[in-house]
Amino acid sequence: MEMDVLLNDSLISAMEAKNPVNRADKRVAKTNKKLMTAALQVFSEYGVDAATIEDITQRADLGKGTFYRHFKDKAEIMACLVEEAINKLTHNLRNKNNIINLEEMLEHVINVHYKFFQENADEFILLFQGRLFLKLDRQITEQMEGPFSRYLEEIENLLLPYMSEKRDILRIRRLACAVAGFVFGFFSFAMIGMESEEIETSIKPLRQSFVKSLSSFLVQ
Amino acid sequence: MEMDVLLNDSLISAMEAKNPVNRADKRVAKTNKKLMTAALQVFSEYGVDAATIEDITQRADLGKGTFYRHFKDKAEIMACLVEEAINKLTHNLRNKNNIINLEEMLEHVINVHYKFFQENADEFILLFQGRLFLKLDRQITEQMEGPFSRYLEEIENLLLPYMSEKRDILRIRRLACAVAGFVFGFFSFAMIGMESEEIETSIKPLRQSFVKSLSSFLVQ
DNA sequence: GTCACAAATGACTAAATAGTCAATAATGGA
DNA sequence: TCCATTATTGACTATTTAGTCATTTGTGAC
Repeated sequence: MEMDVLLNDSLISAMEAKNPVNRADKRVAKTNKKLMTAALQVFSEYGVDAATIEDITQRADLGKGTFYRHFKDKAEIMACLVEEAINKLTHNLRNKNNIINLEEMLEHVINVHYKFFQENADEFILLFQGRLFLKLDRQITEQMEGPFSRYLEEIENLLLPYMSEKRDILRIRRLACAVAGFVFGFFSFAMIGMESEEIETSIKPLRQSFVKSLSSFLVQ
Repeated sequence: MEMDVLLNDSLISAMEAKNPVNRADKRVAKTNKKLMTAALQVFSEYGVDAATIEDITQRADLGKGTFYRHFKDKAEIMACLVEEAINKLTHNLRNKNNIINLEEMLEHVINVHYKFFQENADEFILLFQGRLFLKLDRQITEQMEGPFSRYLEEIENLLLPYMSEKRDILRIRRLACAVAGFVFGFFSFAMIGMESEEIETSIKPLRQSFVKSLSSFLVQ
């Protein structure tokens, strides 16, 4: 007999155990999804700090109390959203084929980021805010560092097979930082300086030269 | 006879007119400086949204009412801080010599950013937050767009003399976005993935290859 | 030293927001 | 259909924070 456990937790348990979902479970899952979707929008529009719980529940067309049945507080739903976004990204990163060398892999990595953020601007803004949160708010460091570390490791693992014999982990980490930094930074600034079509045309040659310089840096 | 004008405004007027500063003026300037310094720290530590006016005045060891004598609200002091940081950056960008070609200018631009943010981590975080603010909060768009547009134009003007005969403004803007994005993004992600010494050693070769690819992209 | 004026103060009010909980609605087994 | 269980609700209280203003403090002209 469990009492007062967050619905979000039991939802995850149900998923993991692959329990057959009845109508009640579906209702919980639907409410959970509504809150997540609303929170993503609201965080992206107002900023995580500025957004209130009522902003989220009103956007989700739910009562305020419902939020607290699913999530402990704002930081928890933020952590869930970051987790989800990172999972999508890493899933796309793994979905690759016909990659024969480092340059192609680098292009793949950059392309995945480009397409993902092109189609999911909210997630882009969310992750960027999350990155900063890491430095800003020590309280949620533990919750945030996990997904982001996994993210960097994912990139590292993709690049490792194409490296020279002596596998310098430090060098790969630098590369992962540079790739992620390039994509995030480029998009961030492109948003103020460029129109949407311009980004499309300018990312291609820039990506190519960036890939070339990175791979040459890697081979020494 | 002026009444109820913000001290910050009259302070600027005094500066512009090069009025001789008496002890009273010095007190006002000192208080203003204390507030700015405190706000920069607090914004960087807690984030702009999360920081309260009392966080700032307590850090500055001043009464709460004093803040409102100097600034209208949080957005105004934020705008002042962004203005100041951008001014420092553009000043450093202009302070150059013996630059003979595009590659050297690109290295100069990246180096200036690197050194500035190395020594002013608070400003780095502030500007990054400011960049996001632009997308997040439509209300202060006017206040923010000014300094950031000036910043991009500054980079453009530095690069223009070294471009090929047909001066494609669109191409330079892309370049400016890429440079700024690279530096901001690289630093942002380096902060999670690397130790401080690692950044020092890794920025050099990466900067070189980045410069090479950018200049080749520019020449076509 | 006295006085007029401006700056600084922090207790105060008003407003916004977090978080609670008794009441209500939906679900599924008997 | 009825009932036990659990999710949802939104009015409510507690807390936090913005912004005000009468009072105190510092400054400089006389």
